[in-house]
Amino acid sequence: MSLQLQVLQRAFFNRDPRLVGPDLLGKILVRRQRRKKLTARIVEVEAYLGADDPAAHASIGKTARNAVLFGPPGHAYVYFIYGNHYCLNVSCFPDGIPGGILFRALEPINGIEEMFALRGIPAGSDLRRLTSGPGRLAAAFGITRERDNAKDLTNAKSDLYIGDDGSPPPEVLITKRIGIKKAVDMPLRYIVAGNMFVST
DNA sequence: GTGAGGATCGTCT
DNA sequence: GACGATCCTCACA
Repeated sequence: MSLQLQVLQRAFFNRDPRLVGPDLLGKILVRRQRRKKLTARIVEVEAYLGADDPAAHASIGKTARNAVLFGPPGHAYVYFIYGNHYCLNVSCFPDGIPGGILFRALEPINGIEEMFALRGIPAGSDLRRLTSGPGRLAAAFGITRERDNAKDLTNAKSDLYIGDDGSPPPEVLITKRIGIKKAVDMPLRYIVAGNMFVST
């Protein structure tokens, strides 16, 4: 059994996102949703930097929207996009230096029925579409800006945090990022090799 | 299976 | 007033 989760500490995120990204693969995202516990393994992420990364929200400087990216590491940056979807990031780098990791895909472990309900799709639908994609996984975990933005993800007492179940580090592939118009060639996407829940 | 187009709104110019 | 770190549906092949 792999139930003993070690919560990732702030030092884990107090680094360059290009180092945090690959290390996050295989870790577990945990959500306490009422009495249920939703868990899923992280299988795809992207790194976003600061002024030298035109695709990053932080590249335009600090605003009310992206302030979390400039704050201390290990906090949730949740933004609303295309009038429809929330996306979850975790801040990296020391306080004052902008950067973060976008969660792009998860492999569901526990609370799958609850995730289908939160997505508003019938239980038993294609599992691969439950949490593969930043908007999808945010919906499956009930993540909103109002509820979760700026939340500390290194606190095990929180209703949203990231843990390590001690499983061996997966084989990591690095590719270009997806769905962006600027800096499209920067190799900052990290995926678990061969995992079927990685987004396309 | 692949590609085009619409939904929808907070954020910044 | 334009656009976006997306997703879904519907043609068409």
